[in-house]
Amino acid sequence: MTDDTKTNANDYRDTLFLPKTEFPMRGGLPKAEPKWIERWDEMRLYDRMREEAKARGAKPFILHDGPPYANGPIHLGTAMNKILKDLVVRGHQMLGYDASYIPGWDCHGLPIEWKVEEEFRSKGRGKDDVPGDEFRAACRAYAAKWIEVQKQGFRRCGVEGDWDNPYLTMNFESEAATVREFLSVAMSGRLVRGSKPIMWSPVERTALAEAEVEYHDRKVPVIWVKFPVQGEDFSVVIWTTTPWTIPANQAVSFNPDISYGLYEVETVMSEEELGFAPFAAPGDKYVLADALAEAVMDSAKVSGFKRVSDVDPKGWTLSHPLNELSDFYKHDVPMLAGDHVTDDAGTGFVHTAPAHGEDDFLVWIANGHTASDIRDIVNEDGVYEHPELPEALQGLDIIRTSGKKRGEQGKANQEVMRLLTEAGNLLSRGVTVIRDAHSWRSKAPVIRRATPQWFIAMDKPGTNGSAPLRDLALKALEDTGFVPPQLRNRITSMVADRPDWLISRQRNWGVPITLLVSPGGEPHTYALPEDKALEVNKRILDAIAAEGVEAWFSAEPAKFLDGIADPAGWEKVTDVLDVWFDSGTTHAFTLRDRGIIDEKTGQADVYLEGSDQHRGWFQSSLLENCATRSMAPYKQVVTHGFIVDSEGKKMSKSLGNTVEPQKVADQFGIEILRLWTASSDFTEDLRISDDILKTNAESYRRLRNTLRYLLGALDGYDEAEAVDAKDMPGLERWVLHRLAESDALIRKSYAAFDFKRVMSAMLNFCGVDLSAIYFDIRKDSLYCDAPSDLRRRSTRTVMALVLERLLVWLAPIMPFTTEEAFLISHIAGKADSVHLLTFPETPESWLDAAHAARWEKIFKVRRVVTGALEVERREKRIGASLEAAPEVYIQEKSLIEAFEGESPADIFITSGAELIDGAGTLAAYHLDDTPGVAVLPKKADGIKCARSWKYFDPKTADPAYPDITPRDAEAVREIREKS
RNA sequence: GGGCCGGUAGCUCAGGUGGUUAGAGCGCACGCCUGAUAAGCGUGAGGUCGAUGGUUCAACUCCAUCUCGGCCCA
Repeated sequence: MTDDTKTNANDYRDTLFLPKTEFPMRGGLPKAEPKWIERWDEMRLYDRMREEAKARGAKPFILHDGPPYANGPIHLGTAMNKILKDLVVRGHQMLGYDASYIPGWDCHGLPIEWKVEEEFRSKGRGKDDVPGDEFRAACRAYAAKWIEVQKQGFRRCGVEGDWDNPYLTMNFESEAATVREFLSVAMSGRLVRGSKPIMWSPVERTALAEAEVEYHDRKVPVIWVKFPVQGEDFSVVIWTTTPWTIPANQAVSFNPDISYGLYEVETVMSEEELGFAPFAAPGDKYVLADALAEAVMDSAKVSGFKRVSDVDPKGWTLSHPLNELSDFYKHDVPMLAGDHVTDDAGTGFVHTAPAHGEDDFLVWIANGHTASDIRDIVNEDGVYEHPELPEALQGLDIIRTSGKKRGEQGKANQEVMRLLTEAGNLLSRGVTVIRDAHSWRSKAPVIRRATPQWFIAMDKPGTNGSAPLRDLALKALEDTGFVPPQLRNRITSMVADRPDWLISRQRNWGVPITLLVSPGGEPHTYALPEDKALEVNKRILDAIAAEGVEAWFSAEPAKFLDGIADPAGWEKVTDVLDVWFDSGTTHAFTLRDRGIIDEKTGQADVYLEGSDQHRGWFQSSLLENCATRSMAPYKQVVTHGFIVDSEGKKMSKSLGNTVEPQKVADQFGIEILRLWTASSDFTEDLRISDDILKTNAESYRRLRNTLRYLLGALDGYDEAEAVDAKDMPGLERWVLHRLAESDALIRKSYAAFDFKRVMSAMLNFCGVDLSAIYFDIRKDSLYCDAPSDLRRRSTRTVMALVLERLLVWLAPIMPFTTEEAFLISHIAGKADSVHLLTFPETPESWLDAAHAARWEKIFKVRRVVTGALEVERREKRIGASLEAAPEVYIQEKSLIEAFEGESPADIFITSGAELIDGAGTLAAYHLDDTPGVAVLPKKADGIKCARSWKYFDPKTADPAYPDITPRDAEAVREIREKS
């Protein structure tokens, strides 16, 4: 009980309304976040969101998840990717959609197979000792292990989704659906079998796709080789960095646009000068590109030579340089014209081994030869193997495939060079460094090797008369929306230029290519009449549905052909599908088979991935759905950049500039990472560093404190207290205007995936409009006015409306903190979780541009006043602004009128203020950018109110409360009467 | 080497179709408050808009070249 007779200042403290809340100033995020996730689990939040959205008839919004590869823990890039998706999904949920999200994983493929092989090897079992089914089971277990790890990591990031029912490309239903989709492509007639030189890794004994190789510098031999021109006394000279391909040579290419000359060697450098004997001899005659003749002669240690005549290589026939050594090389070597030949390096002639080079293959075919003419002398281990090959070459390896020197060059190159020397056709040799393809797993060099493979043709029309896949895909891209828009170019040009899609892999861990090849070498989908082929397909699908893909691997062709065709001579394809085909099919088994979108015509609203996926998932999904349904599987493609350090350099373990998500979670809390994700421009590269994270922690503090202040100010708030907007003071109506303005901006920004705009709008709104202006001004009313006072009730009403909106506007970005605040807020009763709410209606009537313009004028004057008070402070004449009662001289009429009905002292947070129409004295304070306003800062007269700390004239005091202002006396009366 | 994209204050971002002293928030410096207190408020200092050249009366905004960085490819 207080003693009324005392006038001690502290006495009024308990008559003040000070902010009171359990919401701590500091979030303690690292510890709190996992608890919130548990809570959401327990309440089945994701299911509740679906149920409630459906109950209110919400339109679906589908972001289809691109699957990460299940072979390691998550890193910052994958975390950011998932958080971004979560922002999109949560944002649209808040906008009122039924925004479901099914996360997925990519499970098949080489990297996992490689790891599992390693595991077997460490137990002393080589790849040929492990049965296929056991091997695949081990791969399955390996993927499952990492899926669990990654799932926990993503969940820790606050990503909401159907974590109990994710899609996995290795699920039996997914595998069955992938087979179904593949057979559908096969039936469309776009499938072709070809023998093409493709990238082949001898170490892994597999074909590799572009996405599976990386380019590194490598030291390689370089040789200049003479090909004798038949019927002449001179040779054409070629240059190559792959001596091992010489035994497979079948032609030499030239370019008709290059000028060639016949050159004769006159003198060569001596053995004494060189330390070895040059291969060239005086009198030798070579044909060379004129632009390169000197360089070639240099390499050949020729010290003097002359140009004999112009020549035209067209129509010549050459002999193989090993012609003398074996019957295998007695064949003619034709000259082929090709524009891949240039005269800026080499000799102007290109040795052509169609089995071992893309260009070689193309020029070979273009000159009327066929794929069956191609000499294939290298087996899957990268070893020479051919019955007619000279004994010296049999069994030599190109790349070492095992042991310590794995990946280094094998014996083939040396032996070829030796044989060329023996044959007298090696002109020169050396060593150079080239950038060449290496397997991304083993890091060993890859070779190009012709192998029978399956392709999806880009330019072949479908059997049902549909357009070629390339045309369908390009058309589909035109119909697709792109964020950012300029990236449409990128995927379009990639699709326009890409070669046929190589989909076969000679591996174990994958979805089988379920084709039966007829005795005539055709897949059953073409070899059989359509109805019979469909019957076979049905048997295949039924078997896989019943027993999984093992049903294919273990079956004999008869199982599928009996009664339809004579199984004799038919072969089962044992290759598996490229993993990109699997992932390109995710829309089918995740969205279509689950009934989320229409089987035939449905599209996901958004695919969102990093820019690398223009070549990857965006494209594989596009091609797959165009081949099967003639349209893109998505309406919009959203692309994000990559994470780089504070200098803009990419992250790498060797540079030591990586940031681990777990470390961020432990040190700052994942919400800080979410704040960072939201405030960055994700369409470009995203910079991160410790300092950048600290900056975001500061932003978090500001947002959290704003929520905290609102919660404190609204302690005990009741709807009954609420005041109608039209009855509120001008300042409150200005806040409502800002609220309505923000509402439009926030909705628009979330809809456009522009989270950084949400962030900057929120930070500005909280930091400036609320904290620096509104809260600061209304502190006095909030703390000191009587509970029944209209101004105070208006303040609390507005604060309640502000809090209600801030919580949901921020919820997608800060799901933890907003939930924490929501549950102790005045609207906690509205739902069990803030995430079950949507953005509330914000009356357009709150928008009042004229009113806002008026308040801009008031704030303009306010800035001059605060400036003037700052000078007083510096001069030590005042401390708190309440010690002042300025005279404000205003010449511009509209500025004075803006204050009509308002209390300038309240707005300036001074004990008094007088607005005077006039110029003021020269001594008055003014700002250059606000002419016509001058402030004479006067000290407030009177005594300091013991309650509100405002200075006032004691003569005006209520006799019962002489030490406080009449306003405070009234408030104290009301409070004490009630208690 | 090729294709696409980007380079605005210390940091994160704004800056329709070229046009007055290039903005915000944060950070920083200084000061105030001590009834949002490991908070709050105020004032201030920071950028010739990656570089160079050009078009124009006028360019951060258009063009060219270069440079740095990213993704993809060779």
